[in-house]
Amino acid sequence: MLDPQLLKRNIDQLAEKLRARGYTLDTDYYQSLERQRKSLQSEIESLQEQRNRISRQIGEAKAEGRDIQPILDSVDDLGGQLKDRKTGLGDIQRKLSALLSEIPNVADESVPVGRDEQDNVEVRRWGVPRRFDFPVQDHVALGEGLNQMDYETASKLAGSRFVVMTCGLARLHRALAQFMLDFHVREHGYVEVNVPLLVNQQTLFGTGQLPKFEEDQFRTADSPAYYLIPTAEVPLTNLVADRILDADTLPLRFVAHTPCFRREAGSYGKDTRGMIRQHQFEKVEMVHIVRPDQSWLALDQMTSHAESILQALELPYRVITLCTGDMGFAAAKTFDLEVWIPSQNQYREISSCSNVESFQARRMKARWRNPATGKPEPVHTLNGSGVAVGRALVAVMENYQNTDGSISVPEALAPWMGGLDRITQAA
RNA sequence: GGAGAGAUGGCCGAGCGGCUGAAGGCGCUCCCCUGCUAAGGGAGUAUACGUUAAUCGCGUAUCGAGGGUUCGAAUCCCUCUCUCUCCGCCA
Repeated sequence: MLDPQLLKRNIDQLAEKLRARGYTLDTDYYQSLERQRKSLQSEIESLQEQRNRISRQIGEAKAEGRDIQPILDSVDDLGGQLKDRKTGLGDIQRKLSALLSEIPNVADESVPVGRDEQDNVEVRRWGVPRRFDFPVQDHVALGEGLNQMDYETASKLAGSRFVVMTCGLARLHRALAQFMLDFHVREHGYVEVNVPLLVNQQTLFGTGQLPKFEEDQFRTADSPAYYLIPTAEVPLTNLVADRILDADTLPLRFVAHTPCFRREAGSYGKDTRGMIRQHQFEKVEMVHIVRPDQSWLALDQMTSHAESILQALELPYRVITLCTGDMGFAAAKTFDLEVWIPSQNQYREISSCSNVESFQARRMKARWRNPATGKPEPVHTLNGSGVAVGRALVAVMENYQNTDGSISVPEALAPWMGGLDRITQAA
């Protein structure tokens, strides 16, 4: 949710900025709604003032034992009028909030203007992609060759975009997740959190997945419905919903390892092979809740925290800044980490770190008490993957593959591998 | 799944149709006293919106959510959600 002041004061400038994100703000519609809202609301308030005054008089008259009938007669049809106006106002407000809740965040000044992923800007690279002196296999071939990755059985159990892993690969997958989680807790001071994987509608509204991205979510048939979380960002960020935080409790840094569930509607043809894009995947997620003046610093820190995972795993990657057209709904600025995938001969997204500023905080009423003003103000929230576990597995498998189809285990994972340092068919 | 109890401000907790935005306490802020890692006295201390250049002030709303009764609802009625207790079931 944008700061309402932006809409009230500089709507044309705002519309201009939103256009860079591919969103067209209907300023005439908004302003006409806002005018109607204002006039109805002040009408209602003055009717209520009348009603309150008269009711107070009745109360006093009764207390003094006077006859209240003359006052009652003067009430007229206040109630009816009020009801009528309130119905009208309700309609307007529903339209207004429907409009407001679908407006994306405004991109930060530093975000490159662009249309799609073509216009993203590379910031830096780390590591040098390994040269293979044998034909590389992709993770699907490797996994199936090892007999530890089974897409056929998964599709029988569930459908497309699922996988069954066994033995060493299943263990490697688990080791990756535990390594990341422990690393962020130990090295970066995050608070480990275990969260609900099913959340309610309001929680998804708070982080911005609803109402606009309903079709991307898995939803149960219960009433009210539960939604499967598309990312732990949702429950982690909403930990502070409806709260007024003391200044000295900030910053908060949360990390969680959870499965994530996505319908992947609208990406039917994309990445249909393998583990890159699944309906269910695991991710270690970082969330920062910070004072507004700290959020840009926090974005750099969070990005470096994600990078440190790839560095520890010695996986080559690059950092890019998403352009205005490629950013998510809630983000003011996003750095993507892309890891080298040898079989595709390119870098692929493995983490996305965003400063959301006050956009989510406003939706979920997450505030802090600013000592300078003494007033509650929206906090800033950030989220980032630290990192996607499934894609990390893909990256490790492909980058650490050997000529015989076995996979060496990165040293950093040793503590979680129970002595297994090479995944082979026999494993 | 069955039976019962409850949901009030940063927290605890009264109120159960009318000057109640809400007693009292705790916490916090400021002042005084005291002169020392303590205690006492006084004042203040919700949020949103509107009005305003802004503050003060004024108006409106908010006592889990939504609806209803009434001139008037934190208080009465209905629906829902959540929490707690007991029973059942269960990882």
